[in-house]
Amino acid sequence: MLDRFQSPGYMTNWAARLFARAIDRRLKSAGISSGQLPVFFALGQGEALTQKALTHAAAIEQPTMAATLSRMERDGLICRRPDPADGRSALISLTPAGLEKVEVVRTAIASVNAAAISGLSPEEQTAYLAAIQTIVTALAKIPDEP
Amino acid sequence: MLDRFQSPGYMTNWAARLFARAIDRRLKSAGISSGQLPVFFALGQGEALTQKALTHAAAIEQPTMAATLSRMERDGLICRRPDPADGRSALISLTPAGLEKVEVVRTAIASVNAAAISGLSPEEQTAYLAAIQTIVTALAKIPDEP
DNA sequence: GCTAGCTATATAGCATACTATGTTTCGAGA
DNA sequence: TCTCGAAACATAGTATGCTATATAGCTAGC
Repeated sequence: MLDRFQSPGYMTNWAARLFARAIDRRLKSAGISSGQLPVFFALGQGEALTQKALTHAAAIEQPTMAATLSRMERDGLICRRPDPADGRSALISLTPAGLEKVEVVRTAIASVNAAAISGLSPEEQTAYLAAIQTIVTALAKIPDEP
Repeated sequence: MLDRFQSPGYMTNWAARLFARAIDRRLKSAGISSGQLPVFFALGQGEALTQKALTHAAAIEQPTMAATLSRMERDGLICRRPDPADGRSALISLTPAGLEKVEVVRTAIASVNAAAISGLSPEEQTAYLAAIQTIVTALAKIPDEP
């Protein structure tokens, strides 16, 4: 019988949910949620990027990013201006209100990450990051059929 | 500037999405999706459990399990019968059609897990599981505020 | 310079996850 | 026994993620 604690897939999913929950609870009062983090990181220096570039930076699918950006626009965190170089695109950047929250976001991420790995030695922390990078690479490559 | 590849939270979320996507693609033809895996594991030997027990086994919140069970009932994978010991509960078990799929589910999980960790040495695989268990434990303990 | 195909984004529909809250039943103590 | 709080489940609302598909603009080749 398979033990869920020994299943990399199950444990990774569990850890990811706990990470997201910790971030959401910390940033709820700021009106920010976990799915928005990649956008804050990509635009945190005042950059203006297309939706495609943001989608690539977050490693999610395009409709997911479109929905996240819609919510962030609704909440006044980002604004879009037409891309002069391409009529299909808009250049997306944080609003002043969004930029004001970058530090809070960074602090929350650092705090949650630090708490998460606090039980690991420095060597174990490095090994964990290396292992999960290897896993991501492997999973990105496998075909749909066994 | 923070590098997303060095953020345990980001990488864990990414890996979890890739795990789920790999499972969903393999099991789509069987009419099964990743959120149902814990139910299959808990009931795969013909057990009959309450929703509360399933919620605990999957480590998710109660309304999430309720929705998953609704979909599985709709799809003919599980059935509920009144719990003789408690009028508030039902005992949930896999239908014959659900039990028939247990092997397919097990195979898919084993295949995805094996592919995911194929780039790690046996020692690294063990270390990864130990590390992520430590991380889950740490994240389950942290309070909402830093 | 026209068209045919490609690219960027939008939209629809669904699954999985959360919080907050309502409803029903159980159980313990007055 | 009766009530009141707790427990089990249901429901509502929202966010994040996916696939599939539509639409609009760009671009290469003729």
